[in-house]
Amino acid sequence: MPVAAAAPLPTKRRQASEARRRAILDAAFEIFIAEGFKAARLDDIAKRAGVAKGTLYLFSRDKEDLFELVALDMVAPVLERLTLLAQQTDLPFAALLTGMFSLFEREVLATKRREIFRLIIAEGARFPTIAKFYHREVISRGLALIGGAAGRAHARGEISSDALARYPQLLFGPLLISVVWRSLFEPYQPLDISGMLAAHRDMLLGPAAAKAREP
Amino acid sequence: MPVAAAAPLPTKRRQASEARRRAILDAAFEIFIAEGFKAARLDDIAKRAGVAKGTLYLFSRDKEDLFELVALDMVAPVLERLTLLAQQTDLPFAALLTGMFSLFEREVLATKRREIFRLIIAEGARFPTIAKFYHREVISRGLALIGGAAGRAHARGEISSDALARYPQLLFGPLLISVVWRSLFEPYQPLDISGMLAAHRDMLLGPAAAKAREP
DNA sequence: ATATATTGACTGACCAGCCAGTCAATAATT
DNA sequence: AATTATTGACTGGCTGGTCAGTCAATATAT
Repeated sequence: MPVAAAAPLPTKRRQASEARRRAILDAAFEIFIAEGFKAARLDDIAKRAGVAKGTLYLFSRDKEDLFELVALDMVAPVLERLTLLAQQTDLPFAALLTGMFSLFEREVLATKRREIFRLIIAEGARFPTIAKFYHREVISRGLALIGGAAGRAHARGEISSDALARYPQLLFGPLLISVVWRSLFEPYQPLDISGMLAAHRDMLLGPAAAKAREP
Repeated sequence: MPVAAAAPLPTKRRQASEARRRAILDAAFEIFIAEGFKAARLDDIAKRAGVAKGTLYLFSRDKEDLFELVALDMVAPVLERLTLLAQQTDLPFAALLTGMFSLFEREVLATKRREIFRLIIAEGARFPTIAKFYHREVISRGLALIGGAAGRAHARGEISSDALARYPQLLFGPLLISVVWRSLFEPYQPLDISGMLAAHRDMLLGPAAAKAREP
């Protein structure tokens, strides 16, 4: 009995097609980031992807559809990691924070992926589909993860306040700040983002925990 | 010698012109907010302002110039208030926070002005002029105000941590969050913004101050 | 040889900016 | 005070360029 008979083996064509798909998504991401939705030109995306304009229409219905594909494609890896983190329900709260911040710094802030949030904020109002998707798949998951963990940590006495359990959004403020700062204000006033995130972490954990950081 | 010969008194013409200027700026704000820079049509702006398209060019050099005028015009009143707050250097820190948050809730979050930040984030990367202006006139002032006050409060023992003095950006995270939430995610998950800001304030002041809130 | 994937010139809608013309408000003249 | 001349703010139809989307022709794989 063949192991994977259902899925047809990749032929030369399929492989080439998949490569083109990636090239197109990457190119589209770059151009959308640089120009915004309306100002982005499909000619430029095609050129950058090394493909004719018509080819774009083999992968997406129209410009809007392409935009959604890009926005959705780019969070996939982060989503995966976030899910893994969420499964570790009995992690000490301090460790969870550290893990999350470091995931953020490595996988979002240090990569071009950091621009996604800017893009969502910029275009989200005009793309309810995207806003809704991001809320459902990323935002609400992140909030639930933090809110739940903070609640448990508060019950165990790890943290003194229940503010984070009630308003998990408070945790994400500085993350948003750091993304925006990088893109807009860094040139005029540099910001030690790692330092800021560490300070934020200490503040969330409360004074006691902050002292414990350096034994 | 005539007292004010240099400045010609406002005639009917000048008054009408000033009224049109306001109408144009307001209309442009609405359209830019709703559509973004590139997608906004000057025809629509003119129509909404009750003015012919050509008239727009009496007040601005081109579309880009108009955008800058709008972005700059809309913060003016907030800037003024912020300056007033900054002059009260010996306010207790808790009072400063309360004042600032309430200014934010009343003058930004509750008005259409709240959309400015979204606009800046959306278009700022393509309008260095705007990003620079906002950094110089709003961001850096707000940060200096908070950073300085937090440093003094820490020295006086009002707050236990010096994190806010070092990273005043931490204060603005939740403000940014609240603006974005309103515009993008409110429909899918309501958020008690006042509650969140109060919790944030307590967290910044530390546990002792939080208890003192209700005597 | 057939089927499928890719191309890129072309079309038509769209829109920023232009500019020749209009007319109410003011100034000059009688 | 009444009449005429001048100004310049305002108008809106037009133009030239731009660009999303199409499709007949071509290239490539099976």
